[in-house]
Amino acid sequence: MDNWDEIKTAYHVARMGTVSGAADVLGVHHATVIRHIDALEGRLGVKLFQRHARGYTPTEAGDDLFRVAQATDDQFNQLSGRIKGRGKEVSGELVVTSLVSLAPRMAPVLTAFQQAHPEVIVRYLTGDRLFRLEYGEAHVAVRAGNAPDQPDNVVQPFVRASVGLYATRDYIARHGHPEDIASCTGHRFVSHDAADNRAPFHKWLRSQVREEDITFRSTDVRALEAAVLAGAGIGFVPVLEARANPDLVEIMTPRADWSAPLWLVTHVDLHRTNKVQAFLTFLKDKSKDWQVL
Amino acid sequence: MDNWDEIKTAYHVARMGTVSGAADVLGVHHATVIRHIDALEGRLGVKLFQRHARGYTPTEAGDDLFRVAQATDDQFNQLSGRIKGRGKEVSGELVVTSLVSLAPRMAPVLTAFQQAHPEVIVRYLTGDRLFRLEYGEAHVAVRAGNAPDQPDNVVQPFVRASVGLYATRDYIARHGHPEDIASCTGHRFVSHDAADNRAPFHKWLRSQVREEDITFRSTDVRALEAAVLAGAGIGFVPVLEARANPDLVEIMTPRADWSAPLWLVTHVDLHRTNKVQAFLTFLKDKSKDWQVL
DNA sequence: TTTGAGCCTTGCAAAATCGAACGCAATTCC
DNA sequence: GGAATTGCGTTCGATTTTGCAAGGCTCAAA
Repeated sequence: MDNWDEIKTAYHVARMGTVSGAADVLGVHHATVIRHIDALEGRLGVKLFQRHARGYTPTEAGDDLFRVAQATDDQFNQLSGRIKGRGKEVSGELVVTSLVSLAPRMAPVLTAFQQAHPEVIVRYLTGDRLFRLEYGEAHVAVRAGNAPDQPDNVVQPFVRASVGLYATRDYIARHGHPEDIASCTGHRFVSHDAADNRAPFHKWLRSQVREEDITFRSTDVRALEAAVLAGAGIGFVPVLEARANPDLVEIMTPRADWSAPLWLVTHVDLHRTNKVQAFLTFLKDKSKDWQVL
Repeated sequence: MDNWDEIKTAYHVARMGTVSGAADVLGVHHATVIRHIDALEGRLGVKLFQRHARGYTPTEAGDDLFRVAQATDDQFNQLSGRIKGRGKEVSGELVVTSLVSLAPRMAPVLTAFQQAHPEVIVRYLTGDRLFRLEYGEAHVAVRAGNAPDQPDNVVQPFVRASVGLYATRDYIARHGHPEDIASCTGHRFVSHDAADNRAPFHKWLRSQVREEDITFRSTDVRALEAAVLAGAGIGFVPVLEARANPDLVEIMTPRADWSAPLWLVTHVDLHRTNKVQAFLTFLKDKSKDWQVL
């Protein structure tokens, strides 16, 4: 039973009752139809039709095949409708991935998007490892740093992620407010544990501050932020979040080279679908005021 | 969605995860698999798989197709099993047709056959019109007269249907017992209404008896038999039935040329199936003592 | 970083399939 | 009763599909 097209041919013969009728419906020559039937019967070892001058009458086996094939035809038609409609409607899963640090800003947008499109199930993936668009792990990714240049990815610039150097009022009260970065020796800094972290503000800090002044280190951005908020020292916090927190004091004016560009990335296969386009439009609209610098 | 083989190909790609794996399973070349997928996606206008170096990952549409195609594959496999097994087992319908006059003898045989094969549903068709094997109207036909020579029919000789001339004792008491057919003038005869009836005993009677002596006529064999039994006159009754009825008196010794040969006829497409063969064997066995002359 | 294995793509030749035409049988309509 | 219609079956030439093999790619392990 390893030629589905022959089953389809037999189905139409059973439905029409004649080879010619089936050939017309199928858009092929009636010789082709006969060959398909003969091949199928030969392989099954059972006659599917009784041939007579008025056409083909299904045997019991032919009737059985007819019923199964009719159900199959229905299924395939429904499938076709679903698949063709899938590109047009905004439904199903929407898988978005980004850096963990963007979660506070992404989560409200995703929530609003889900409410705007109740058919959509949102999956927001953040984690240490990079979720890959090529493997279908995500539909949309927010990436930082240099523009990704994967060949199958559609990349467009997003906002710049601006960070500033902050400390709590409590910390300032205990250690004073440094005038500039050069006079920071002896201050306590909060920063990422990995020396090879490629974030531009991290590299800048490493170049300006003594190794031993970085007294709180973690590999988790959220832990670092929490540490700054707890008064552990001076550290980088996204400008937007810092401004919302009156307890934080800006140590120095944010530099342009601290900020890293963010990119919206989609897989080329999915980029044109309405679902992805709808989300990209939505996200760009909601993120208008994210741009700080 | 008009190429079921491409759906089957896509199904195996989704199942295996790689084009090569699917190609192996399908017994075709990698390139063929790729071409099928590309054609299917092109026609649907939607990507079914995301291609990457490690294989093909189904998109949502591909997943949907996979589920539908898997169900289809199951259905087809079950169908194949049923169809291939159908030739071997004795089940389903068994449609038999014969002349009405054979019903008294066929009915018990069919009943016994059904009891021997409880899976079988027996349909016994008798009627004025001939049920045609070519159109799949019956599996087995019992035909009388000259050997049928339809090209697609398998014909084998059956018993001879022997009839005799009988009248009731009551009729004999009233009209006397004619010595031979020549001295029957004035007697009352029961026979078929159609002058062109081709039954040999009917033609013989027409050639021996005056038209006006045939006083009871009908187009229905059962009516004629009932008329003879009711004492309407002298008429032909199957020997077997007449012998079972002590009220009937044989008018003259049955002639050999009254009897017509019966034929067992099956369509060539069905003749080899176990069901038909089982019934033919059964019928021949049960009809051993039908042969009278 | 390099190597190796697996996988997809592409151009060309072979094979299988398909389509057109003709022949034949049965039925229907006039 | 005869012509027209409908429909199946077969053969030969053309088209499509398929297989093959080389080339290039990505990923992962060493």
